[in-house]
Amino acid sequence: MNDNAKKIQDAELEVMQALWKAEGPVPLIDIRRQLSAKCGWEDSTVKTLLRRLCAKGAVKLERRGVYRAVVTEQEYNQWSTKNFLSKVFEGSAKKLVASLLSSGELSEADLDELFAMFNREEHK
Amino acid sequence: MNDNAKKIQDAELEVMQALWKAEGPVPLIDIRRQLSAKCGWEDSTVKTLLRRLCAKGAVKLERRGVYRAVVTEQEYNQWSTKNFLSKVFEGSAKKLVASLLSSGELSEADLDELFAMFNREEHK
DNA sequence: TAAAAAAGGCTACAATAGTAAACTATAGAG
DNA sequence: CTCTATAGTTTACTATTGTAGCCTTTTTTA
Repeated sequence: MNDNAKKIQDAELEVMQALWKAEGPVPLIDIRRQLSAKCGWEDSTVKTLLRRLCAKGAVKLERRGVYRAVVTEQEYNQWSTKNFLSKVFEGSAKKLVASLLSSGELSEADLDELFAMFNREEHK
Repeated sequence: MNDNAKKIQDAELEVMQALWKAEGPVPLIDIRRQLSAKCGWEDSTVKTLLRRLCAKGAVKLERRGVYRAVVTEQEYNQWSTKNFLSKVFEGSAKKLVASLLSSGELSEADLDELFAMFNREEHK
């Protein structure tokens, strides 16, 4: 999967997130229901988005009426984070986190937890 | 300044960043030089972007040939971070940071520093 | 003061994105 | 075997974005 598969637009991202929620392939009808409820989208809107996602290789038609995400959530999240960082914080994750702290978006408790988590990972 | 002023596109962001680099108002000619060098943009491209930024209230014409950022860098960074978080990490800064840690984008050293920084802020 | 440089304003144009209708094919229900 | 729901395909339309040209006005400078 090339980088292009990750240039996912906002509306397309909703579709991806619907696919990621289930672990396996997802029937179109479920995607339609979900997005109709969540975004108020018409059937055809969802189908257009799926087509575009297939075209860019982010999604695959598993079999008639059933779609599967090719790009994983983690892959996408990491890629888009990197992208965001390079645009807004000179590519520096540290600057981002400093900003989160100073804006109060991230609390001391969060930081503690993350610290603990990190240490657990390290020594496992 | 309304929220709309912060819906700044990628190309426009380059202009904002040029404005933010100087603390005060910036002569157009400097912006043009900078962006011609950095992005290879024509004069008219820069002028179009400035016009659009003025239209959305993110920039103001200080006086003929001199522009000033209305939206501050910090404001924009925090707003766009929030925006990004809500799209990608369910609005959770903690999830973002956990992802940064697990992808290695953020190191233990970074975390230590941030921790120290935070504590300094707290007790100051 | 005439020419050149810079600024401002208007127009343009292709690509992308959001949103969807309409038509066609197909498979499952009765 | 025929309807009908669901899926797939094609086409469309508007707004936005990236990128820029051109014309007019103003300022600077030789």
